[in-house]
This record gives sequence, structure tokens and C-alpha cells, in this order.
Amino acid sequence: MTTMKEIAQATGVSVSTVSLVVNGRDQGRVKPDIAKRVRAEAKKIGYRPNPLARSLRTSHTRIIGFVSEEVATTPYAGGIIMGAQDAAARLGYMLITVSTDGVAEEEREFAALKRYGVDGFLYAKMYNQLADVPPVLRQLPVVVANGIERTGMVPSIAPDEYGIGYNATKRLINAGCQRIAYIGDQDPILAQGLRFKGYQSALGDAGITADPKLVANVGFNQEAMDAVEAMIEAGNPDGFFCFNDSRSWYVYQAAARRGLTIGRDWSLVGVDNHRVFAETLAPRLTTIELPHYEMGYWAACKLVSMIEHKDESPALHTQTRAPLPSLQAPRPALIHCQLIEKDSVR
Amino acid sequence: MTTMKEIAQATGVSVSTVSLVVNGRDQGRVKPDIAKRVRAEAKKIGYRPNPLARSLRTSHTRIIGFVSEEVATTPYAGGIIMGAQDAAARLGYMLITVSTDGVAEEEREFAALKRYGVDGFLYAKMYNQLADVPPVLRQLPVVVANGIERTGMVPSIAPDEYGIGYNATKRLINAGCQRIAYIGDQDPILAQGLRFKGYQSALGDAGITADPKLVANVGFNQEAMDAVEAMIEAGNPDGFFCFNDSRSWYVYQAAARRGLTIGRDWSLVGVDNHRVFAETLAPRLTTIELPHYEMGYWAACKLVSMIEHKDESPALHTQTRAPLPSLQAPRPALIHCQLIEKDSVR
DNA sequence: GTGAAAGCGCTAACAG
DNA sequence: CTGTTAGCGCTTTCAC
Repeated sequence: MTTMKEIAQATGVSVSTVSLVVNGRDQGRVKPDIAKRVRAEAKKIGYRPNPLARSLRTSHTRIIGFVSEEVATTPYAGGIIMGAQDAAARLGYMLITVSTDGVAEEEREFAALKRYGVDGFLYAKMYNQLADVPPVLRQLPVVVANGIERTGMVPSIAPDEYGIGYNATKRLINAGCQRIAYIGDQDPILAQGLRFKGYQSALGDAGITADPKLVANVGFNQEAMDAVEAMIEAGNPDGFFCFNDSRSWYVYQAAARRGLTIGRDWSLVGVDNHRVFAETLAPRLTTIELPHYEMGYWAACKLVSMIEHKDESPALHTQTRAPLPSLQAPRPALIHCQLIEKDSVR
Repeated sequence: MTTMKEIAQATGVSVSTVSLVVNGRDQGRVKPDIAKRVRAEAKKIGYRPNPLARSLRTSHTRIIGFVSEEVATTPYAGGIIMGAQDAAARLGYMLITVSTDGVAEEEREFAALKRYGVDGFLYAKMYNQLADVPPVLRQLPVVVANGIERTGMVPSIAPDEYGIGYNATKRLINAGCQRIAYIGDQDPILAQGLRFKGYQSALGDAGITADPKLVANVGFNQEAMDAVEAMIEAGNPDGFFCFNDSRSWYVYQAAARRGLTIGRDWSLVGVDNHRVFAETLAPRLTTIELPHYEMGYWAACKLVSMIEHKDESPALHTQTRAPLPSLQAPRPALIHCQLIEKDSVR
């Protein structure tokens, strides 16, 4: 491990001078040629500052605490983590990850994170929902990913569920479907209501009257399968918008049983939560991927900007469905995000 | 942030004494009643040591670098991370996660991790394979998860693929199946070969002669579907062992097309990589879950023990299919793991 | 412009 | 047994 001291000795200046130079704060304070010598030596011995020592003085660490509640049981978390991780790396930050399924241990974990001097928290939810950020976390900058903070005071990013529903349905309409079914979730979670609204709007905008016989909100297993079958019998659909891959599965099964083929006899657009369809049968165009990676990426960017600009102004509450600004995530993806940002009142 | 200094002042002793006491190294060095006073004060003001300051002296941080290559594109990583995270938390460690899909940035990321003073690396692969640990990482304790390090000098944990194949097939035999098909992967990855071996052994042990007409190693999409159909026509199976959920999917489709029901007309045991079957149609007993969480958990435990016991003895190479020792992972799961451990030669 | 000195919170060597 | 001293690597006054 190379230190400033070594540079100082090699160049015959003091540690303080080295500090100024390597931190780029030598303008008009250190003679240019000395600065040059120092920089040269630093490069030569491959000097890298020790972030721990630095943070002991400055009490900021360039470490972000990635807190995910309820996430262990889902395969989605990975994408959010990866997005956050990529953004953080680009901005010179590190991620410390902590999950808190065990209710009781939360406080302990958060305390530990604080002791490690994290500069802020990225609070990720397992599925899009109204989120209550634990008060302990609020003491530092926080951003919510895959959820919307209840009070509107914390920047959040979540999938644009309405947009997903609208867009999916639109695609089915454009594909020539006349009787488009909605296969949703029986639980009244955010995504369910909003995607359904999007579905309805798209139908309305196309001058199609929604038929309640074409809607099946189901759970799991045989019961769900039966409900889908019943809906198909009653509604005779030719296109399907499916809430997630479990629901798509029921339609594929129903099709197979009738000797029909998805993509020829029936059209289907589904959200591919588990990525299983992407690698199996469904042609790419019929799946919508939730923007987990992108949410992680944006959340980390936003968090860093808050940390560095001390951007904590009291705030308005705005929503936008525009493409993510300055995101530039490296993965091409169908991005449907909804940003809840605090706007400073200027 | 509470400090030792505060405790020292409040109790009228020196910081060094406080240090000894709060670190539990006061046996026969500090008078019991002083120690008691110090401890009381520490508890009263809720003292928690500052790990950063500590590591500045000791140069170990109780931070583990979680490095996952090629992991961003799969939903599996989450489980490994969560397992590692849980184990680490229990042992008083933190996880810093880093993914390195971008080939070029690896070195930079690893260097950053080192600068943050990680005590060791957890190197996670995206699917079970022979792993080459980047040399930079080898300078610190390393454990490989979801892969087997090529030289056998690095402790590794991977799914017991053979056991998975054997067990799955055994279950089908016990369920009364006579003609058991194997639907595998056309790519010659580790899991493919080993699960197939397990399948063959189970058949052999039951006195069933393997029929090549019952084997289909396939890729994706319609081609795969067709191959599975052809195999079914040719082999007339009544039971299926499927390599993963994509492959199970083809069988479910084939069944539906024939008006058959899995679990009644056909038996199926499949590996449920994406967890989609677990929540959809398949009864629990027919799916095998890869032990991602458990691998992460074990790997972290092992790594910490190496870090703390400086367990770096040159080593034998042993394999075991026994249940994980001292694992006690909180999740109930069908655990099939293969441990590659270095054994000290004593 | 530059360096000496102090200090972040903690541990470790050594006196007493 | 306990306190003093020194120092981990860095930043930050504050004299010179």
C-alpha cells in the first residue's frame, strides 16, 4: 500500500503539499513544477489514496448502504443491485448490501451500516409498492427503488405500471387483436391496479369498449388455471395482456390444450418477471421486462447527487413518464419508469 | 457517534484501558471493578466501536468483497448474495458487492476493493463451472461459490449435480415410472454431464436399462420444442427429469397438447432455476431448487473462518456429498451441495 | 507557497 | 494493573 508519506519523501516535500496536489486543490497554492514532480511520483509508484484513512477525517466514505427488505425470496433483487453497483462504480462509490427479512435485526444492521460510515441509503423493495422508509435511514440521504415513498418527501423510482399496461395493450391492438383479455393478479397490489388502468385506457383510446368477461384476476395453481380457462370460454379472446410470467403460463397452457399457437392464433404480451420466457419460447416482442437494472442505476445516481450536492431541499412532488434523464444505462431495454422527484422550490 | 474518549472521561480512566475492556481483553490486566464501571458506562451511552478507525490500525476491516462475474444477466445472483449476506451479518461482517461483466474494469474494481481493505473475497459464478480465480484476488483469502476452482487450491462450493440427477430420477422410479426421459442442455456444461450421470446411475441401481431414445439434449425455442416432441414420440416416456425450467416448460407444453396432466398422466421432476414453477402450477415435490442461498451462506462462513484462523494451509482436495456441516441456514431447502475443501495435512 | 502540528478513533508497545 | 506515548494515512488549520 503506497502512502502520501512515500511520495513526500521521494520528492522532498511535506505530506500536506502532497495532499493538496493529489486532491487537485493546488491551484495557486503549490508551485506548478513542484505539483508536477509530485504528480509524477504519485503516478510512478501507483499511489491510490486510502479511503478509510480519509474518511476518518472527513467522515464521508463514498460507500452507499444498499438496503433491501423482503428481497431474499425473489429473483428480482439482483437486477437492482447490479444497476446500483454499476452506477456507483462509475461515480467512484462502493455498495454495501444488507437485507433485512428478519424484522428484529433491522435496527442492528442499520446501526452497523452507519458505523461503517455510509454516506446514504438505497432502499430497495421487492415489488412496486408504497414504501415507508425506516426512520433511522432518514437521517442520511435516501432514495427508494422499486417502490414509492409514502410521504413524497423521498425521491423514488418505480416501474411505470400504467405505461406498461397501456403500451402492452396498444401493441396487441396494433397487431390486429379485437378481443383483448387482461390476466391480472387477484391481490390489489399497485402494479395490478395501474396496469389494468393502462389496459383500459389503451382500449378506450382505440375506441374499443372494455368487456368485463375478458378480465381474469387470479392467484396461483389449479384454481388460477381454471379461472383463466373459464374466462377464455366466456370471453373468447384473441389477445392477452398478462400481469407476469405465471399468468402468461396459464395462457400458454390453455393454448396448447386447444392446439393453438401463441404468435399465430393468439397474441400475447406479458411481463417477464423471471426471465424464463425470454429464454424459452416467447418471441422477444411479446415480453416486457421490468426495469430492475435501470431503477437501481437511477437510484444510485440520484443518491450520489444528493450526497454530493447536499440536495435536501424541501420539495414538491412531480411525476414524469419521460425516458430516464442522464441515465445512459448500458443495457438496451424497454424502459418504463416513473420518477418521483423532489424539486427544490426556486 | 460515541467514542472511547467519552467513556474514558466519564469513568476517569485512560482510553487504553477502555480499549482493553470493550474488546474483552481485560482478563488479569484490568481490575474487575474498573472493568465493570467501564462496561456500565459503555452500555449507558450506547458505545459502538468505529470499525473504520479500528481498521486503520489493525488493517483488517471485517468487510468481505463479494465479486460476481457474469452475473448481471441472471436472476440467480440474488440468492447467493442473500446467503452470504446473512452469514456475514451473523459473524459480524459486511459485504461489499462488485460485479464485473465489463472485462476491462475488473482490475480497477478489485483494486478499489483492496483499498477499502476487504479481508477476503467471495467469488461467485453465474452457473456451476470450473472457475479461474483472478490472480489479484488470490492475494487474500478467497472462496468460490457456484463453481469449482480449477486447481483445487481454493475452497469451493457448488451444487451436487450428480446428486440432483440421481435423486430426481430415484423419485421418479419410486413414483412408479417405467420409462424415464432425460431432458437436458445441448451445451456440455458441468451440470449437464453430471446430472445425466446421476440419472444413469439411478436407473442402473434400479435395474432399469437406459434407453437412448429417452434422452433429449436441447437448446431453446421452437427447435427445442420440436426435439422434445420427437423424443416423446420415439420414446414414449411416462416420467421426465428436466434440466431446468425452460426444459420443463417444453414438457408441460407437450402434455397440454396431448390433453395430459403432469402429476397424473406423466411424472416430472425438474430443477426450478427461476422459481416460476414453484409459484405456478407444479406441485412442490416435482421441483428441485438450486441451493444458491446455501452456497452463499457456506462460502461466507468458510471465508470468515479462513480470515480469522489464517487457515491457508496447503491442502488436499476432498469432496463430500454430506449435508452441509454447521450450516444451519434458516431456509428449509432440499440441499444438494458439493464441497471442495482444502484439508490441512496434519 | 509550503511545512509543522494537531487530530479523526482506535490499538499496541512500553513504562511505571 | 494502568497510563503515557506513538502512530495507522489522511486532512486541515495556521504559522512562517
